[in-house]
Amino acid sequence: MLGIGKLSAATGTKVPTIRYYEEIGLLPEPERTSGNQRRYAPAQVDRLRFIRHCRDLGFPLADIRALLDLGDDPDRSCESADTIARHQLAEVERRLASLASLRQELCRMIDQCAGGTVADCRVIETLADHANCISDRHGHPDRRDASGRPRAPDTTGSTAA
Amino acid sequence: MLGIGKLSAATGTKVPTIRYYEEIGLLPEPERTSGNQRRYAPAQVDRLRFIRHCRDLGFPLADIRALLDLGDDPDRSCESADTIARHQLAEVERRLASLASLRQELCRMIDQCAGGTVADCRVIETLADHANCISDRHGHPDRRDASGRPRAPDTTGSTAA
DNA sequence: GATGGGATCTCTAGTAACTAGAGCTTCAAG
DNA sequence: CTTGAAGCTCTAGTTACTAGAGATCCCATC
Repeated sequence: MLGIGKLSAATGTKVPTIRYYEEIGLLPEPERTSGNQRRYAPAQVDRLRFIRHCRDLGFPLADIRALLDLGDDPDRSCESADTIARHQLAEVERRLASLASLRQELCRMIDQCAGGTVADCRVIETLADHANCISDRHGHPDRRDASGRPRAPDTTGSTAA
Repeated sequence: MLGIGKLSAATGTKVPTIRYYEEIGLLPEPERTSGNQRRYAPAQVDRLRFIRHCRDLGFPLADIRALLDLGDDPDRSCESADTIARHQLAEVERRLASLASLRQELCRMIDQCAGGTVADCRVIETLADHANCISDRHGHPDRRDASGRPRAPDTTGSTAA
């Protein structure tokens, strides 16, 4: 039986995130101490690790939920799990292709920047004119928002390129 | 002078998105008809195209705002624009590398799925055990949330792999 | 000039997956 | 027994939009 802090440390999940997962029903409500603090059984460590690993792989929580449901019933066919994984793979490949084209365009833009004033800057100019694009639509990497890509530690602090 | 619907059609931007951009100050408040409807000058088409193109390239709105500010002052050095573009490129490359590793792991998982029951399913098992990972952390593609990847049309409808 | 229906208006709320902070209580080490 | 770290709940904010309700407007046709 471990407290939320230990669970957090054991899985690399932030404490508020654990509570959030509980709130949305991904983690079961744990036992509580007489003082109302959460105490987790070791099995919850595995469950949370599973969730985090899936998140690292880019699975949305809805899919993880489906996977967890599957896991609760070991005699079922694993067809669904396979399907989910294949979808995720397709998604990843789509994003890879899209990013590759973005990379090309960004490189081209940067290469052409002579470093003068904004008036002659190729970066600005290129961005201003979609007609110059290599691909006309950049492939629309994904449509699921606010996620879809592996979540991250938030320690970077960068404004993000 | 065109209405919001025409601007929408001319730029491939949804109408509510245009209003949203106005709300957050990316687009200036346009003139209005006596009946309170927005009428846009042709210059706004270009500005909105610029914004959309940047979004397609994965730039967050904050960066686009910076770029637009630069563009408003053509005599300034384009150093900042260059820096922003380089950051964005670095970001894209980081995500590319990360996705490549995800792809590998997903492929491996799927290849090993023999199609039996969940109990023997390699997909479930692999997901359950982070220790089997190829990379231990999958590279943490990015930390800026709820965006950071090119937005998309939302027409896919897929639950997203 | 009337009319009708598509386009627009504002406003609120919802999405995904968290994160941050306030203000208070509990636990455990010394 | 004290004290400070860790935990509690609750609200609100983040990003970039999207959806819907209910009212109004514009313009093309008759």
